[in-house]
Amino acid sequence: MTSAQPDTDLSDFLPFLLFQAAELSSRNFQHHYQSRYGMLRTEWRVMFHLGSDGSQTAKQICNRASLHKTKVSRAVKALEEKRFLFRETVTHDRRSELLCLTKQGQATFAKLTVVATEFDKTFEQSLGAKEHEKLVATLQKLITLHQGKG
Amino acid sequence: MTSAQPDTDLSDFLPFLLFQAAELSSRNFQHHYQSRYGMLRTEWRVMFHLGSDGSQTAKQICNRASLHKTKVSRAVKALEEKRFLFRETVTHDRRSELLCLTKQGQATFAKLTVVATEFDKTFEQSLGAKEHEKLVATLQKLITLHQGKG
DNA sequence: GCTTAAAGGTTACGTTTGTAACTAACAACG
DNA sequence: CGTTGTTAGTTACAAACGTAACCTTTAAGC
Repeated sequence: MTSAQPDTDLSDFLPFLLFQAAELSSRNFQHHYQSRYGMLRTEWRVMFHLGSDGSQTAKQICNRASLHKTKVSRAVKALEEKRFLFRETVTHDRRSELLCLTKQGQATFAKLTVVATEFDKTFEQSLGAKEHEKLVATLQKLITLHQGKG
Repeated sequence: MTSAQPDTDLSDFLPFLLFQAAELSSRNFQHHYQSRYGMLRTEWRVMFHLGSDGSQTAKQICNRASLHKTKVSRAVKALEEKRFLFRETVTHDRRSELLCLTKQGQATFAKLTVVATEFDKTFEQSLGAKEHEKLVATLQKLITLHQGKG
């Protein structure tokens, strides 16, 4: 621990902490959409964005969720086959289509939202409301800042 | 937005925020180990843990990094082929081997540590030292709490 | 209008991943 | 000891992924 070598203690290297936290929380939640609805992680995320932000194009989902377009493309296809969403042609630009949840998709989203909210509350309980809120704010800030660099 | 339906606004659903932040930071850093050393993400993470926590078994890395054992197994094999690590038989239990960085592995780790530290500093700068510190602490807390449930 | 460039998506292909089944070494218990 | 169960790690196989090439539609330049 000489002072010349500024003791680069990276045991708390942020990308790893983020990955680990993301991975653990994700794994602890996935059975909810996987076992009951046979959905994959990306499918759940796409459905989530459609459910909470409303109908939108694949491109918009890519941007908002930081997901690769091929990943989204395949998830959309899968959700379509499961009758959770349908495509609506946008008149002014026929390259992209508006993705909309079906009745069934909306119902499933609603159910999963309930479970997700409960799940989210466990974080709030273990961290405390204040720290939880702070974490959310910090993450949003971080995401906004790093969004453009991709 | 009736009050009966408690407006489950999940636009800040924690698992997604974590994933997104993890994904963005990870993507912004990966070219450092990928282009220069041909390392994959998991390989970098394994090397990182060996470098910062010292020689250890695959199992220990799995636990500490929340990585699946097959993923670690393959990363170790790849790092071994690249002469970044070697295995040392532990006398009292021949099921597991101690994984150790080679000279070359240590050198590479040292170089990457410098870059990683710089990278980490960009977070500190954009968030501010205090918020950055708080974030790290919160994430560590979160990880500890959810570790057992896997 | 015609050519060229770019954007939204999809698909083909090779790589990476997870699940499950496996080997090998150890531990417990009779 | 010998059987049974468990743990560390590897491997086979199928599923999921990213890169790059592709189609289609729109926009830009002339």
